[in-house]
Amino acid sequence: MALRSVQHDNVREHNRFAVLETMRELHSATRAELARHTALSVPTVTTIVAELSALGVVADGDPAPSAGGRPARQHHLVANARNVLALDLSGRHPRHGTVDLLGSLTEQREATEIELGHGAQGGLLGTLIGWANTRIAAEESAGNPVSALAVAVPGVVDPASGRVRLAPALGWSDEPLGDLLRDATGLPVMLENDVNAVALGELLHGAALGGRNVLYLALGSGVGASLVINGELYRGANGAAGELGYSLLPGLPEAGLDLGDSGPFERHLLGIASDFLVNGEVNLETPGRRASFDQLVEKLRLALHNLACVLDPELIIVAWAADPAGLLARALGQRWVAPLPVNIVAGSLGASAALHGVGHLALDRLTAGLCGLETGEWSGL
Amino acid sequence: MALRSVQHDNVREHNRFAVLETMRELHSATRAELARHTALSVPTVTTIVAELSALGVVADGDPAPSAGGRPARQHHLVANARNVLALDLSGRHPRHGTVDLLGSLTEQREATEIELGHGAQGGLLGTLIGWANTRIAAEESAGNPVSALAVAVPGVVDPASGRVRLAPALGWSDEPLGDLLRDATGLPVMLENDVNAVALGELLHGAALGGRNVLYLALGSGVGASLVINGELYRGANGAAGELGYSLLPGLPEAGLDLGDSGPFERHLLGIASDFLVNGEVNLETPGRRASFDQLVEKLRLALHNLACVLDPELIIVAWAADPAGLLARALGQRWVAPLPVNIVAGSLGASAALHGVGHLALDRLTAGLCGLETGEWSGL
DNA sequence: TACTTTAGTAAAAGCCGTTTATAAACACCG
DNA sequence: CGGTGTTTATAAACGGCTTTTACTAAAGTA
Repeated sequence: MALRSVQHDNVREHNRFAVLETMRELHSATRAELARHTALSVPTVTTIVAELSALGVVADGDPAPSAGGRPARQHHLVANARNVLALDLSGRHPRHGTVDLLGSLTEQREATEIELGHGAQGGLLGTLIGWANTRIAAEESAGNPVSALAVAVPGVVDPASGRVRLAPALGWSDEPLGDLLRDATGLPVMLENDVNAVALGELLHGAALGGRNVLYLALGSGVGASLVINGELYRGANGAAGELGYSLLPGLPEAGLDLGDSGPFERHLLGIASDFLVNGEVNLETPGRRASFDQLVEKLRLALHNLACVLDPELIIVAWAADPAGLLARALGQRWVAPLPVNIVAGSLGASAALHGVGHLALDRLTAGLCGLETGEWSGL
Repeated sequence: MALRSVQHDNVREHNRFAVLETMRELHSATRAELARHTALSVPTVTTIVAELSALGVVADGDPAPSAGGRPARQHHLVANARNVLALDLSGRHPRHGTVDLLGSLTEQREATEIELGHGAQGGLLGTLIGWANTRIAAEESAGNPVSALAVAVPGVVDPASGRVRLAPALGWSDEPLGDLLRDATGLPVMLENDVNAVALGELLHGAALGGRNVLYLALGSGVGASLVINGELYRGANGAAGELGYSLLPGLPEAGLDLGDSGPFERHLLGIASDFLVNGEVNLETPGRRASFDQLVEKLRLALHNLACVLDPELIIVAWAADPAGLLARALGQRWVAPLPVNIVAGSLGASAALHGVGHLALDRLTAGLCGLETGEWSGL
């Protein structure tokens, strides 16, 4: 395997990226500050800032207050110079939003039936493409150029190839969604599994802010997990990491172990949960419901305990839309017995987490590309 | 967090490292070949090879056969120009070996009582230091300069600080073993957990050769696991990843969940295994023993299944010295039911695996240091 | 022996980042 | 209000690294 060497181009690109990332951190910075943070010299920062300004990505702000001498010019990223259109196909209605250069999510809402144009020819894929193009046009006319697409898909996804391996909820199997969208929109496309996207959202803006090793548990219409390892999403050898729903327990029937089925553990848990879900929300107002809740806690406690022993995460996030109060996370935390301390918290982001996460994934590649670090023509690769 | 920028020093160091790694891959290479593999130009490779030669790390070999023109000089690493003394404290008797620049393990055997000088003052630590110095002197006088120490420790280790957090088998808790050895020998020291070291050994030279996502299960006097994630050892938030022995099963007593105890699952498994271990080897010659073996397989199958669902490894290695025939791995493979394919194999390296693994860990830092990439004065950091 | 091919080397050129010097813009102080 | 000191900004010189180019060396081939 050819080991990557460093040529001169790479140096500039790398340093451009360092400056850009630092600006994203500091929001607004003088060149002296950028130089300090990147360990570059001021003249170098000057030329890099000039390059980024030429791209329209950076602009000058108000002069900084003088610190006893000539006041410094401040520079900041132009938030909407580039945007990512993020789509989330996991809910009953698809959602969309835009992530700007600063990583903040603006304008996120569900698609209306009209926008989707249900019943149009082309099936779901055709609908999706039409919707995406509509949204792109809308953003552009609002002055927000869209430079990339990001899609959270409920299923097994291979982000490298841009293929959806299996998404039963959408009726897809081995669909080259990334290439289709790229060809239809002319934009690079990033795909990611929806649970992974939510976990990433929590990592970047939510409960797991800045975490290095996080186990994210998602309850909802299914049971899934995501792993953040060394600060990065872990996808597994087959891109199917986190399929907690296929776990087995002694005595549990070992049926439904094919991808696409809902797994045995998932069915088991959802069955228990159905005892105390009233109108889609956790309701513990009767002793019977409370007993079922305790049973669910106990099953999850064991499963998470066993995972935590092997994974040694610093944080476990439990996200369940039906449990906005975070009862489950609290109950798990109270009963936790383990050789090592683990923080257990409820998910903090609502329906926008997936958009956040997948949008960021695309944004990272977008900014890398801006700096000249070649990222391939993604979806695929 | 200051993003690392690239200055010019880094370029040369990085490229030196690229050339060195390429030479380790190719064993013997012309400068043209090195240039191709590293994407550097021939003149650059020339100067780098000259630098490495000056360090004594690289030497000229036989000229390559002519390919129609002037024959090229070949260059190769001088295997014993630098060596790592690897120590393995996990067995009843400590073992040692040396890993040379090419990564091959030479001369590995157990320490004799005489070498250890049991009964000498200073306890285990003093014995260890004396032994290490004896071995270093022996290697040096044999013409193998020792440039670093690597120690596989049965316990929880923090390689970054060089401290042994907890090693019940050796009676240590929070022992600054790395610093002690470094001060006593004047050499940089690398520590690693023994199971991690074995897993790494399998990854580099054994069953997991080149694996990216591997789950390594070690049975022996205890039950432990190691994870290789994205081609690298994963240590967890507290450096305690892989503590499979603390797993819980429904009905299993939840005692012994403190670090230092042998965990509930570990005790459970070892209890079952004791039914069919004869003279420390798996023996299935009676129906009763076979039934116990099946029971063990079943317990492990569920535990590994649940881990595999979440981790999605490509390979699971089952290593058990008492089972040289690999019966356990085969039985697990036969009964495996899972949504995704996993390869289950027996460990292929014997007692030398830990030396291999931990030696390589030190070797990697050693070569990086040779190239000028500052690695800190390890143990710690 | 003459020609071709591949390897090695030396010099020139190009890129980058840093250092140094100088100019510009402001605060503070008398 | 003008001088002094401080900080920023810019331009020029410098040094490190790699590549390109040209040339020489050493083999094979006809």
